[in-house]
Amino acid sequence: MIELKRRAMATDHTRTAILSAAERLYAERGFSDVTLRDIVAEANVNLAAVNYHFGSKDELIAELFVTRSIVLNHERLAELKAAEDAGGGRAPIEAVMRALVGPTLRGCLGPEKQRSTAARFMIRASIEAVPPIRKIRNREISHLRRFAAAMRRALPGCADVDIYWGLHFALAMAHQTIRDSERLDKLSEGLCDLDDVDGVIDRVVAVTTLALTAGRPKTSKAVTSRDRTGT
Amino acid sequence: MIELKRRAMATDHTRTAILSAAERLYAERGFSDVTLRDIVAEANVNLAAVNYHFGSKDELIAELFVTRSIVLNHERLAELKAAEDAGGGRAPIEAVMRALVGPTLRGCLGPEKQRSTAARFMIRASIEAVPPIRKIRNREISHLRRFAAAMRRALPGCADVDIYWGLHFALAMAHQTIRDSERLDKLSEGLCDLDDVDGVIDRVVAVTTLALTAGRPKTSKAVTSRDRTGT
DNA sequence: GATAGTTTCATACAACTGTTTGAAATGCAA
DNA sequence: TTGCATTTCAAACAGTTGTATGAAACTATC
Repeated sequence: MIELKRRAMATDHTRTAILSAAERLYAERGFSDVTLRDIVAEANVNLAAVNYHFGSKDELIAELFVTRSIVLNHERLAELKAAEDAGGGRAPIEAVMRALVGPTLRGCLGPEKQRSTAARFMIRASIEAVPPIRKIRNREISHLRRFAAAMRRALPGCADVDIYWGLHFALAMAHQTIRDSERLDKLSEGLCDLDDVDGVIDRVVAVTTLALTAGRPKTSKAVTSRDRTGT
Repeated sequence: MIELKRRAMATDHTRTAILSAAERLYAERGFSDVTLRDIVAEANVNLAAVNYHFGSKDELIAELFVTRSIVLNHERLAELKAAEDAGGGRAPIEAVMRALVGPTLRGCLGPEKQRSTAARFMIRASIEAVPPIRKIRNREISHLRRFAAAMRRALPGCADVDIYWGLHFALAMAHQTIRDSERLDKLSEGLCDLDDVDGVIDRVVAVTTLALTAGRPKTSKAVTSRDRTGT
């Protein structure tokens, strides 16, 4: 029976072709205007193959999303762990935020040809929030909580409410920069260099860190401002 | 012929009913899963009325979007002008940012019953970016440029590139807070009070202002931090 | 009250969607 | 090769979509 499985998995040409064609098309055009017929055409397989291998369109999307979620979360956590290990169990807030927004930004920005379809697919998923995805997306919360915890460790004196807002804003900036890079490019007439991925990451991290550390004694060097401007 | 027009415009019951039903449904459920049949059912009019009065579904959406764009832009600019008048032609950066993000946030957050369908429709429009809307959306750029100009006046020493990034990040934070308020609520377990609209606005304005003024001499009181953490 | 113009209505249309079907093809063990 | 399970395929299905049609209802002018 091991033999049976191996064969079934080894020559999964059709299954794999569907998955990668679907991911590519969804990443490019979004869920709402990619049909199963588009996908099977791109994958060069028969229309019925989707339902045969995945059961339904929604299950195909779900499988795609679950797979990519796991990968992305692993990337983030690996980067976080590396930073914490380097700091003897406690990573500076900059490194925590970098681990949070870095993987996605690196995957979605930069010169056209080196952008990953995987990352762009994930952005689509979080933009369109189609039903099969919405159902699974709850587990993202517990993943983000691990980052909230790391942020707390980095900023012991920081109130929880500020941690969450900081986390939220960091994702917001990263996210929207990917989503609306075209508008920013037009608005700034090319002044904002969206191909400079590290520069963008630095900016997001800097703003977030600033927001989180302003009005706080802060352990290390860096910011020393006194009061928050609003409120 | 004046009579003709007046009658036609005065008793536009059907046209108006379609517009408001469509706006309500689109705001609630998004463009992709609201059909013309849903709209005419909600409006209690005949299916053919949409094509009769608007020509096509896309033209209906476009008219809705154009109308609301104009209103929103007016609101923002009025708030900006009021602030600039109060400051003798130069509004402080906090006021500029507040005029930018305030109208939308006030329209989309806060207690359920007082949210405006108009604002939520506009958020949907900027999220889903359906074809008829994408075509018109370019004029938004020139509107945003007026805010960039006001920001420049408020922060004379600030580099243009930072202005644009600040503008972009402010919109990103406001936008995403509306889009994903549910996630932030769950993540923070209710700690982040999304019904406190003014509090949210203050936060967005504060973070943006901080990012824009950090590492700058700054004319007035407020922040006196020395260096930016990144880059 | 007849007429001409506007608006409503039920209905049909053609195109497209995801899914199902049953037969053909394929691969592998005996 | 024979037999059996897996996989592919063309075709059809039932449902939904936006749009078009032509007759009916309405409204205001003569």
